[in-house]
Amino acid sequence: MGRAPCCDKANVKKGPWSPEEDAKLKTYIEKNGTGGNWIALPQKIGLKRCGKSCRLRWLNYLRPNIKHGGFSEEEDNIICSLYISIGSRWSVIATQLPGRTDNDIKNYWNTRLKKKLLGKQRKEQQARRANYVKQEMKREPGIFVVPDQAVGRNPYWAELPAVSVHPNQDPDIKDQASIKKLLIKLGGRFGDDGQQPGSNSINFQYPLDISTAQDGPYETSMNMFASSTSTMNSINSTGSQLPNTHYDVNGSASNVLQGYNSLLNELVYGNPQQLDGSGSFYGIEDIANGSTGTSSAESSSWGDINSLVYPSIISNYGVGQQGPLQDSGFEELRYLGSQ
DNA sequence: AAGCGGCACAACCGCTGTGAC
DNA sequence: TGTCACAGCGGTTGTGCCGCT
Repeated sequence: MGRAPCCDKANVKKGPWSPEEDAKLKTYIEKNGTGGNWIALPQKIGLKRCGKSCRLRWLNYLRPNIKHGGFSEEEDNIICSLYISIGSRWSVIATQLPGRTDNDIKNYWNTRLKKKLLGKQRKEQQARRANYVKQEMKREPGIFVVPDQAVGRNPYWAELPAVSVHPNQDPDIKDQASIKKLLIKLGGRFGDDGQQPGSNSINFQYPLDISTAQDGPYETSMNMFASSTSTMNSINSTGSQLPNTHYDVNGSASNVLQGYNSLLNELVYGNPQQLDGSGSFYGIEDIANGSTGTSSAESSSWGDINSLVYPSIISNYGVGQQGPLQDSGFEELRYLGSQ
């Protein structure tokens, strides 16, 4: 037997709220509060609405100090950074934007921000592609073959302001401090206190590059990338699940992975759907592995994220610097990859 | 002026988490 | 420990507006 419905569907009104309904709800809550029971509230005040609907209306619209529209550049940056760091946890993101609701942010992301980033990314693909070819031709004249995907699909997130991919790079987002605080707070979830020995899960600590902070054992972004890809590998070794699924290897890590992967899907591939492991990464993988062979079944899904991450990170480090492959996270990646 | 498509936003739906019993 | 009820969350859908043809 399923759960009883929260309200009598036949006797509740749906659709847009009238000013009268708004006034009733607002007046009552301002006077009496919600009473901790949204289900009973509409009956108390004579509204033919579902309790959930009342709650949503209050939280998203009637509640005091709600801002609508007019997102600033700074807010854009915060949303992008947090989305990349923690995924589509809109309620968490909303806590960092006073006056904004999760619903608002979600809508804003889906309708504008995502497209804004996509537009910018496409422009930059062209420039990056040309530059990449030039550099590679200079390095190894005559033998370099450019896979389209590897060059043209360099992920945009590498350039988002708050998500520094270089450990020493100064984040230039104004609200970095508050994001840091939030993520430290979330660290209780990101930190894997209950991790079982021998588990494949990765100790996923603080997603943003906040390695300069004094009060915690922060991982660098490099480690973050490595950790996420490692986790992917470990997941991949046991199944063919795709991103946006809750892997219970390390619940918090899956949230982060979700952020990366959905963004990678959407920004890098222009594909808001889940990854189709077959073919999508062909070429990227090759350039990262130094291989020209065809993709094997086992390397066609999760493992390929590695390849995706490498080029852009490396490009951010620049030639001649100590590359990310020296990083312990990547050592771990190699280890897991060899399992 | 009408039809159409795209966009933005509000609201709904269904699932999960959590606390009480 | 299992069940139930509710709150909360994120994904999706519905709807009205606006610009273009």
